[in-house]
Amino acid sequence: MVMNVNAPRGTIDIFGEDIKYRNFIIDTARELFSVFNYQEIVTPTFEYTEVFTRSIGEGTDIVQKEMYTFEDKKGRSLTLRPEGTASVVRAFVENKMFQEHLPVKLFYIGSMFRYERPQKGRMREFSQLGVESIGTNNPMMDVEVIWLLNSLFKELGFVDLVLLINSIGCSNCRESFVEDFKAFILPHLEKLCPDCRKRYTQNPLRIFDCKNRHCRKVLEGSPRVLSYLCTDCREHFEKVLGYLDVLKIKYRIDHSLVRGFDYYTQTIFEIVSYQIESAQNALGGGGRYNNLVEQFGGPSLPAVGFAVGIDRTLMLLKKLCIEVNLNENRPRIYLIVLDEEYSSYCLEILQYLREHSYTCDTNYNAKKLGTELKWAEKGGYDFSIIVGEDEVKTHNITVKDMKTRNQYRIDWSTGKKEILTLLSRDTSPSRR
RNA sequence: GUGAGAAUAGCUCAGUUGGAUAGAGCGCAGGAUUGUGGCUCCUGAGGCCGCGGGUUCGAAUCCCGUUUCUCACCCCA
Repeated sequence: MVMNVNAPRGTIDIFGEDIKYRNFIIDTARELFSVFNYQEIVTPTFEYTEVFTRSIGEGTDIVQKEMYTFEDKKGRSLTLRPEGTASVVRAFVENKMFQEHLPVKLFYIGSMFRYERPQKGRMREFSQLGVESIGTNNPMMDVEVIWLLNSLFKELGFVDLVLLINSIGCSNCRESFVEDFKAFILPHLEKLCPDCRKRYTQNPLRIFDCKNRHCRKVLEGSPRVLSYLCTDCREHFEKVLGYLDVLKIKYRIDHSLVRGFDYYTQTIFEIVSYQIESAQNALGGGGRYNNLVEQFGGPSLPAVGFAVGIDRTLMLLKKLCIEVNLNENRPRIYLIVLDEEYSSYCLEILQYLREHSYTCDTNYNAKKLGTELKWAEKGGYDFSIIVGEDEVKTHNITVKDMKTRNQYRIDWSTGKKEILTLLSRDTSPSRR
């Protein structure tokens, strides 16, 4: 019985060229996180459902309709993580990391899951990498996190990204803003779209996100969150902007920037590309969340972090044809054996080369020399080694430089070391 | 969850008003060239025409259902 199945809706297989881009993104991020002194943390792929409903917010779309929630065999409600922050904070509290020197700076890389209608750049399983810095309210830390996000994309080779930033204040200033904002909207309520009318009672701030023309029109004269910030929040935001200026990081204040999780306070930001022609143009985003640690039963500790969509970043890298430097400048060697009879000899040679960490392969299906050289050419090998009747008889090997087409004869029993110097003489930039 | 479009070879796509043995380019494999690679030429393999049903003498083509993808909305990475 043949099984004819595809990957589930909204999931993909990543291989070939894509895996190189993906590793490039992840390797670059790991390197940079290390430079900024962040430590990696791996948390479970699923958590008790409560971890997400309480932190992200009961009223948010993610919790309402996008979570992969299931019961295990003992009837416990579990959920595949839709984002990384909640898990990291849970782990931070559970492992009592608040007793360590603060702030604790963590990063993570992994799959997230959201039950959504798939589109380009939006899948049901997708990868994120992110950082969380827990334990300081210093605006310098907001800036460090933004700086890190900015450096990551710079390091990856992007030049035309836009950093959007806003502050939604603490719960106090937000409360008085929401009060005035609702009072302002009330007379226009009839003109808003049905979604926004629902938002009016459930999550009024999200009205700012609406792309409906009529709603935008109403918003034109609306009060802005920024002018409602309390003294502390305003000073905090001003310092953040000031420090960004010091680092010469360009930003754009976006009054309508609102994010989809309830736990954010004060600074929020997003990094977007206008070169992505779909609606999914946000490559990364984050913000400060000063109440979340306490909500998870830890001490009242402020925190800030961001998350980056690996798949979207990969898409844009490919679209912009950004060259990725993949650390592949070691010479690659293709061993051509002209008859299966010579397999033992072939194994000896492979063993020697691999013990010396050369990337090498051989033709497991013996074909004609011309065909094999053609493949070595196409496969991007720097050297071929030819083993045929002549070589076996004299216990020699023939090394061929694919670029210069020069050939060298090496006596394998007495002079195998010669091959190492020969290979290191390669024209490629790196030397061993 | 709402609305629209698409699905033909490994990839990119032709396929007319329903009348074929379903095609091309690229890629893959073999040969021209018995142990020497970029070009050229020749040859070959590879298709439940997404899946299921219906209309019809006859369906890749028309109709219905379904799955997946794409786009917009919603939301987000």
